Amino acid sequence: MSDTKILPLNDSLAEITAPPAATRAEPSKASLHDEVLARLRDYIVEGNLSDGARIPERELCTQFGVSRTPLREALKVLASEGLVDLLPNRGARVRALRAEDYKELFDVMGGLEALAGRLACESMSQAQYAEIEALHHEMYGFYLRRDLHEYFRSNQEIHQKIVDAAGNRALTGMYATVAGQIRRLRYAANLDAKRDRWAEAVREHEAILDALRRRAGAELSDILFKHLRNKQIAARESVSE
Amino acid sequence: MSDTKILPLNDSLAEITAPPAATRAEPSKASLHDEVLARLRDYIVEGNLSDGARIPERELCTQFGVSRTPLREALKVLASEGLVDLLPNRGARVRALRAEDYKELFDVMGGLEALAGRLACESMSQAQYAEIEALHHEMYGFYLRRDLHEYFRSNQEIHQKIVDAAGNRALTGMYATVAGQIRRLRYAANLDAKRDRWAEAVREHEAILDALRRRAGAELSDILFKHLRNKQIAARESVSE
DNA sequence: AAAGCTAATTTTGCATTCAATTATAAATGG
DNA sequence: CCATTTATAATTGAATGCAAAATTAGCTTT
Repeated sequence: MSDTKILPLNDSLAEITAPPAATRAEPSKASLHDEVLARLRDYIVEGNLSDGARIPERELCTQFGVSRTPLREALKVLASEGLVDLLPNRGARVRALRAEDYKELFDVMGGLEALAGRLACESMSQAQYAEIEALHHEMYGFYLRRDLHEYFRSNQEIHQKIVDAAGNRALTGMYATVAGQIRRLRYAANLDAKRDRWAEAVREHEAILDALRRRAGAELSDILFKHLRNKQIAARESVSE
Repeated sequence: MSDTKILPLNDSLAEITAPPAATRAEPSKASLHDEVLARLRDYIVEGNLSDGARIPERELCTQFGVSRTPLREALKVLASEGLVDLLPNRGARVRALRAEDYKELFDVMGGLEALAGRLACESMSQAQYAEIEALHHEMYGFYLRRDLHEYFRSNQEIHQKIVDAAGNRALTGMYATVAGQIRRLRYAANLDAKRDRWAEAVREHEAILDALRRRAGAELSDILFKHLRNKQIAARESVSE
C-alpha cells in the first residue's frame, strides 16, 4: 500500500475533497474543528456514507487536509449527536440505524413538532402565520399539479417554519439534530406510490393550518404528533416494499 | 499512580480530584475521554461551578490528571450539549443561562414529557403502571407529612419513570440532557413557600395518574405539558423573590 | 491444505510540542 | 499621573510523537 501519493479513494468518500475550496475562501472564520465538524456531519447526514461504514481517521485526515486532533474532536461530537458509533480502540463507524431506531426518532420528531405547534400558537406573529399560510397554499398548488418534488420541499419548509415560529432555540437545535438523523432515510421518496396517503397528508395539513389560525395550541399539538405518526407509517410501508 | 504528589488546587475545583482513585481501580473500563466527560459534566450539572466561570484547560488537566487532548475533546462535547460556551482563542466558560434560556428549556422539557406520557400510554406494561402508581401514593404520603425533600425526590422519580415507560432511548437521552441543564437551577427548592402551588401540583399529579390509568395519551400529553408550565411559573416566582 | 499460533504492520488513544493568539506587565510620552 | 504603546508571559489551536491495542500477514503443525 503506497501512502506517499494520493491514494485511490474509497468511492464513497471521494466527494469529501471537493467542496473545501469554496469554504476555504473565507479562511480564518471558524476553527478547524468547527469546519471539520460541519462538513463531516453534512456528509453523513446527506447519506453519502453507507450504514456501518468504517471511518478510518488517517484517511479522513488526508481528505480534509487536517491533522487527527480536530478530526477526533469532531468525531466525539458526532458520536454524542448519535450520528456515529465510537468503538473503543476500533475506530468510528457510521451509526447503523435499525427500523426500531427510526421509529423512536420519528416519535421524538413528532413530540418536538407537537411542542413547536403549541408554542407557535402562543408566540407567533401575524406575519409569521401569514408566511406559513402562503406556503401552505403554494404546497397545495404543487399537490394539484402532482409535483412531488416541490410539494415535498414546501412541506418541509412549513414544518421548519412552525418550529421557527415557536421561537425556542433549544427546540430548534434539537429538532435539527433529530431531523438530521432521520434525513438519512429518504422516507417520503415514494409518497406518490400512495396517492391515498398524499391526499390524506394534504387534509392533515389543512387541519394544521386551521388550528394554527385559531391559535389552538393543545389541539395543534395533537394533530402534529399524529401527522408525524402517519408519515412514519407511510414511510415504513414504502420502505418495506 | 500518575499523580504522585498532589498539586495546590483551586478551591472551587478541589473536589474534582477526590473520586479518581475509586474510578481508577477499574483501569481499562472506559476511555480517558469518557471518564473526563462524565466527571466534568456531573461537576457542572451539580452546580459546583458558578455561571460564566472560566474553565482553564491546564488547571483542569492537573485536576483530572490527564493531558489536554482528552479534556479538550470532552469540552467540545459539553459545548454541543449546551453546558459550556467555547470562545475562540479565549477558552471555555460555564454557560450562563439567562431567565429566557431557562424558559426555553422548561418548555422543551414539557414537550418531551408530554411525548413521554403519550408513548407510555401506548406501550407501558401493567407492571410499569403499577410501579408509578405506587410511587404516586408514596409521594402523596410525603405531601401529607410535609416532607418536602422526600416529596421532591419521589416526584422526580415519577417523571423519570414515565419517561422510561415510554421505551424510547432517543427520548431518554434528550430528556437527560435537558434535565441536566435545568438542574443547575434548584427550581423547586422553596416550593414550601407556596403551599397553594404544592397542593395544586399534587392535584395535577392525580390527573396525570388518572390519564395514565386510562391510557389516554393525547390527554396525558396535554396535562403533562401544562404541569411543567406551572412548575416553570412557580420556579420563576420563587426565584424572583 | 486448513487451523492455529506468532510476528509485523497498522490504527488508535493519549501526551507532548510548536505556532499563533490573547492577556498581562512594563515603559514611554503627554 | 494617566493613557497609550510595546514587550513579555500565558493560553489556546493544532500537529506531531509514542506506547498500547488490534488487525493483518506469515509461519508452523498437523
